[in-house]
Amino acid sequence: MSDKQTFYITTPIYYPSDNPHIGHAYTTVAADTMTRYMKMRGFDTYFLTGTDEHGQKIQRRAAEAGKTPIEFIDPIIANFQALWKTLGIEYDDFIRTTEERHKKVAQDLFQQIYEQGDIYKSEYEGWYCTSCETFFTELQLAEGHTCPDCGKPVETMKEESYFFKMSKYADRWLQFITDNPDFIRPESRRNEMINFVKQGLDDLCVSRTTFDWGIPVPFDPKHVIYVWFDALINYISALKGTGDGTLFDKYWPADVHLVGKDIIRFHTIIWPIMLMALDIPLPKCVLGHGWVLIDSDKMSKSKGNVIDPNRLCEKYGVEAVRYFLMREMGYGQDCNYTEDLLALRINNDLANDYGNLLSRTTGMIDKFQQGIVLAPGKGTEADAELLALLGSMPEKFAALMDGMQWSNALAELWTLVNKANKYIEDAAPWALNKEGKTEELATVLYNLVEIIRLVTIMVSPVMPTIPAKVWQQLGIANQSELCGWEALTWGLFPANAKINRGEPLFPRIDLEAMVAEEPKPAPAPAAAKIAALTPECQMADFAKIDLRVVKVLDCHKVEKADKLLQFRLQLGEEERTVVSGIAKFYQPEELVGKHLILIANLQPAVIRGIESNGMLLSAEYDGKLQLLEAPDMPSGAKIV
RNA sequence: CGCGGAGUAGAGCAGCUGGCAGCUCGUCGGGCUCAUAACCCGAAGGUCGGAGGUUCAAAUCCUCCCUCCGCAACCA
Repeated sequence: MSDKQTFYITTPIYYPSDNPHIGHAYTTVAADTMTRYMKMRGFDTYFLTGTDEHGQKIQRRAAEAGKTPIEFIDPIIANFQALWKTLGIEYDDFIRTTEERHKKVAQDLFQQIYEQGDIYKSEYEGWYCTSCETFFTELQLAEGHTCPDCGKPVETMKEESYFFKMSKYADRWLQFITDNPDFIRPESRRNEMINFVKQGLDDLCVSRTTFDWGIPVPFDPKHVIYVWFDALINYISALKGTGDGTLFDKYWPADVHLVGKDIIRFHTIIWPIMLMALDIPLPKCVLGHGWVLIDSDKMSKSKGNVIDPNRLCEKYGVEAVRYFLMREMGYGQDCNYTEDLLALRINNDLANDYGNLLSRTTGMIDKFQQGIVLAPGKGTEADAELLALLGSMPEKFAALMDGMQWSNALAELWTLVNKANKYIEDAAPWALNKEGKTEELATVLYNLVEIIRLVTIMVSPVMPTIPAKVWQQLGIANQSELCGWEALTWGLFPANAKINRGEPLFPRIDLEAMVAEEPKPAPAPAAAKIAALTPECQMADFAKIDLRVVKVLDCHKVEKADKLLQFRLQLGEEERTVVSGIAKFYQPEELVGKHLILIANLQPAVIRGIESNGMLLSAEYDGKLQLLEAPDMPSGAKIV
């Protein structure tokens, strides 16, 4: 048994309803980089990723494709795994929630919480979006009974369900967050979550009966476990359900759950409370990172701007793609992707600065010293200054990496690369050579080799295949004692080593040629923008709805609500108050006097404390909205 | 006055435990010749969102305001 300190890191388990994109790639590369770094620092690491395979959405997608869920997802999961291989991801385990080892643990834990009374049976009625796997109250729905998040139609559902007593743990959660200020990172997310919980937690509905693609509730098999409840358990089931279960004792609690900002709530509220209920120690940190935006826009299938990482790796190389992702994404922030930005990073940072540093250094050693790295002399003041920076770099770099500030760590490291390039200019080895100052020349070239060696060690977690190429060129291949974290000291490079100058590490990209061949992302098909048709209904159904022309007597914004307008309407002799969520589209004053169409016999609803008697008709398309008018008909006229 | 984050050179960002306003890219001029048309130096370009205040000194601390973003609320 090793007595090394352990480091357990996870990515979310990805939902295989579609193929992996660059956002998945970012999270997974980050986890891989962190794992390699911690391993280099001497930790006993464990890196888990996988797929979350249950839920109504996958069941439905599979049915549409005429396949069973497993037939549907297997090829997609193969694509995930193939991409991780391409990207050089070295995970220790890949868990699928359809595996027996996961199901068993998930069921055991569900049972345990039930037996201690924190899961109870009740009834749930509400509107459900299958796409988002989320229930909404009637009031939460968007116009036309659509999902407020994704805009797709929702379905009504009434279920006998099991509920998890989240509310019971709210105070304990707040105490935990107070005691562990680094649990949720970055801090802005932490504040957000605290704020959310302080407004009160509802019990969570954790079972479904309306479909069966999930893990059965052990004591009531007509229910399946809610997918999120099921999915979060993977972080534990992958350890407990494997081999003799000792992995759990060794690696739990997790050191880092790496997640996108969209699923922070599940990981920082629901998951910790599940663990509290189970009396299992909580993970040490949940890091919510930003999104990879495509040309400053959110990536989505309907926008047709999804980036396939495979294509980028093929075109620019895996190492460059990894470097770009880790360098461009600031701590907790979104980053922007365009092909130009990627190419600029490659040309500037990798080709011009780092790759070219190796190239010019080996070039001079070849030309001035017949390919031999000679022992350094005593050195000048400029040398000392450079070596001071070199000496302080590992500590600075480590501090940033430990804090998972990968972009800043790389930026810091590159100050050394830039300093080295300037050092060459100042020292002018070609002049030293001409003047026959062989000792000074040997010192400069030796220092450069050492800088390259140390930078290469530090950059290896991000670009793991680069070091071997550099060691080959420097003539120290297979000398592992020179290539690890403990070798980050100036002066270890063996004098009189023979170098092997080779091909450029990172070829420059011809930006102009690139522009010419770049295919523009296909625009989304127009048909996709039209909302799905509601199922057929009877004439009798339509006849129940009484539509009338109404005149707007008065209209103003509802206070403390940015979407709401309050109307006073004339319907024949009668006056009505109606609230409508169209403040984003109309100024109140421009509507006064208009003749609009109202659903006049709709059951009243209270919105923001105002009773609304009816609903104004409007048409919606592509983010725009227009009220229907009947300018020449009097108030009270019936629509037939 | 719901909570939080942000507003700094043409673009993207750092600085924000108060002490001459910085980095990368881009633009312009120069240098070098070891190197991947690379590298190095210099210049132009900012009233650090606005207005007050504290201080010998404010991008940095305090107050108010404006704008953008996230979360919440809201969507008959």
